[in-house]
Amino acid sequence: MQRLPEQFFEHQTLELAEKLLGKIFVRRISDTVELKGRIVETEAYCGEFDEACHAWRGKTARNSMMFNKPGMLYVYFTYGNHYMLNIVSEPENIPGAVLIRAMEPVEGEAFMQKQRGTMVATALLSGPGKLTKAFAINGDCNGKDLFSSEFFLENAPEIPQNAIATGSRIGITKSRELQWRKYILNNPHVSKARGS
DNA sequence: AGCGTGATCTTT
DNA sequence: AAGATCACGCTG
Repeated sequence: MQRLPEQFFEHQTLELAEKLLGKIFVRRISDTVELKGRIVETEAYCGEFDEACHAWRGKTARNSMMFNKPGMLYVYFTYGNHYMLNIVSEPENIPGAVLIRAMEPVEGEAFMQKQRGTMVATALLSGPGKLTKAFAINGDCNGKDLFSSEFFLENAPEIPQNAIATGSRIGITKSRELQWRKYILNNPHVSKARGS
C-alpha cells in the first residue's frame, strides 16, 4: 500500500480537508500492534481571518506547530480531558491545520476497544476526543510528522464529490458561518452534532 | 440538559 | 492574580 508523500499535504487547508477523506491514518504502536483508521470527517482551521482558528491572533506557545511544515501533527489538550489531533497544512510560517474529527476502524480494533472501554464499533473513533484516546495519542505526539515508521497515511481511492457533505464546524462559537466541515455522507462513524 | 476538568488566553 | 473560555464526552 502506497504511503502519501509530503507533496500530498501541500494544498490549501480547505482543499486538504476534502482530500484527506477516505485516506488511512496509521500508527504503529509496537512491532506487533498497528492501528489503522479511515478518515471520514475533517474540519479546516486556517489563518488570521478565521476567528475560530487558534492562530488567528498570531503565534503562541500552544499554536506554534500550526506554523510548521505541512504533514506534521498538531496535538493539543482541551476541556481538561481531551487531546485533539490535527494535520498541519499551508507552507511554513503560514498557520493552518485540519482537525481529524472521526475515523472508521480498519485495523487494531482490540487495542482501540481497550483504550475506549467499549466494544461498539461506531463508538470507537466517532469524535475527535474519542479517536485520540483510541490511538493513544497525547501531547507527546505534538510535532511528530506523517513520514516516519510510527505515523503515516496510506493512500486510498478519492471520495467522489457527490459523497462528500459540507457544513459548519462543530463546537465553536466564532466564525460559525464558514462551511469548513467535511464528512462522508451516510457514514455511521461520523460524529454526532453536539446536543443531538 | 448538565457537569467535570485543567491548560491557555484575556483582562485587571 | 483572577476570571473566562474551550475544535469534548459522559451521564441522566
